[in-house]
Amino acid sequence: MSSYLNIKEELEEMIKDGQLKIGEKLPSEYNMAKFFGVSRDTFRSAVKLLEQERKLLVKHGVGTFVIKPPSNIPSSLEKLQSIGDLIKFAGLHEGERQESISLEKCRKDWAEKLGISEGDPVYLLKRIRTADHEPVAFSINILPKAVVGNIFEETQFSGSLFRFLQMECGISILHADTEIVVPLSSDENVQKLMCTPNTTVLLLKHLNFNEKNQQVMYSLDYLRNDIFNFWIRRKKCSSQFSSSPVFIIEFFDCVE
Amino acid sequence: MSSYLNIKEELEEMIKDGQLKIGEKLPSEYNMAKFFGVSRDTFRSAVKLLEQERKLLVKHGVGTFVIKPPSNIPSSLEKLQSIGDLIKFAGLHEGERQESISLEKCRKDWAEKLGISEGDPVYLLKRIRTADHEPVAFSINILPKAVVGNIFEETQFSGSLFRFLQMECGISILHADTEIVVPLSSDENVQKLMCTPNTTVLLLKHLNFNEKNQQVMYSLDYLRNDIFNFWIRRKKCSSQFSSSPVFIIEFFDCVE
DNA sequence: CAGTGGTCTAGACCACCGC
DNA sequence: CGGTGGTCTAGACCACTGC
Repeated sequence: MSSYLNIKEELEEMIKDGQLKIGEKLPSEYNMAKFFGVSRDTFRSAVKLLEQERKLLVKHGVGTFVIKPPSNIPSSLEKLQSIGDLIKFAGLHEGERQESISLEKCRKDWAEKLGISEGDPVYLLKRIRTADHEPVAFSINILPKAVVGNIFEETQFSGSLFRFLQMECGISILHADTEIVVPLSSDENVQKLMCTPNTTVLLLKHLNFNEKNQQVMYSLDYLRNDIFNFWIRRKKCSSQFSSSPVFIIEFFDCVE
Repeated sequence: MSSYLNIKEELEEMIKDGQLKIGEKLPSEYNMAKFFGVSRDTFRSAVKLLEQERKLLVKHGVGTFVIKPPSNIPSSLEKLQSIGDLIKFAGLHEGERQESISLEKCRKDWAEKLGISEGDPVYLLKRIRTADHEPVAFSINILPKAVVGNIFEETQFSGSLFRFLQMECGISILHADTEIVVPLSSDENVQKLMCTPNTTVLLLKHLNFNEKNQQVMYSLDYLRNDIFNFWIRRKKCSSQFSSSPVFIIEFFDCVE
């Protein structure tokens, strides 16, 4: 393991142990590097990581300080993870699922997201997840046949979809753009989850991309908000201005 | 401006111009550095930024490739921004607001979030935002008096709250942990925004932190989902495993 | 002004990949 | 094996901060 990662972990340990206390100023980078027996740059690489995690605060011309680390928020939404993970995180046991797979013609709105044509063949995977014999989530995954081939006819799908796509198709999903929507209670998919009068449902519409930023799957997740909590860590944009006014225009075109 | 930032922008220009095409492999880092007249490390700094923005894909032992840049998603939620910005982004003109400021005793649930005691004095700032003469957002900001002092009695508040806190109190809010909630339609604050039968409302509960990760404000934002769109870019967690505790030897004896 | 972090360099060696 | 990116070094100079 690389030296700067070791140093990062050592620093984290020292903060946890109390060897480095919150609010304390670290010795200068020069001295810290000497202490760890590495170059200043290597030590700085470790600090940079901890700065991004907001465990250290670096002030130019002043010094580097230990700050109270941010609390662990439960299952942050900006981390890409499966519903199965969400269920585990909520402390629930996933029960049996109802699943269906079918080959259908792509609807227009899905096709636009996926960058394919209306009517192109897509696999539709629908699943209802239960926990404690109650439905907690309903999801629809739309996968272009051009992307996954015949895999669903050749191989029995089970388990995690991310894992299945990785193992069987060599597709790794590295990021997704997700729209958060409050569905109307009249939505038929919401009805499937309405268990108590106080049940509320959130809809997440994910457009999933591979490592080359190509669209590989569109998903709709209906999730019970009385079961799951949704968190995001929001950060101030480090004022990176992409000068060009062009983007504002492009932006409104795609809004709707 | 630093050299590596210049090079980053030059690379972006070259991609936009088509000098570098999508899918294309860049010359080696050694040659690129020579081309730009900088050291390899400096060139790499630029590449690292573009890699994080997913405009370049770097493969160890293979090369660096231009990939299709991710689409601009409208106002991503993981970026900390004010409701005023949200309204602007949605292409709306903010109309007049109803505002109220009062000094009250902190409720228990707020106190827990803010790390203060129940009953401690807090300023409550309530605002209804309108656009085209319709209410589009209702927000409550809870600010401990211990944090903001008497500023609300000494100075007339107007405009952006973030800006006001920065200018008048020297408080800069750099990040927030936000819970996304679908409120019950019976919630009185939701009622204030119900304009059409198809109106849906999302509730964002923000706990705002300063640069030292200290809680400085708790906010509730009720936002009409038929007016605003909410997006997140989700990324796969890079699996960082913490391992061997072996090399944690006593550090502090030697440091100074 | 002295001390801190921010940037940059030229060169070295290693780890990984495809042939 | 050769070519690529990943890490590391020792030293240099600059930019910022507080006294």
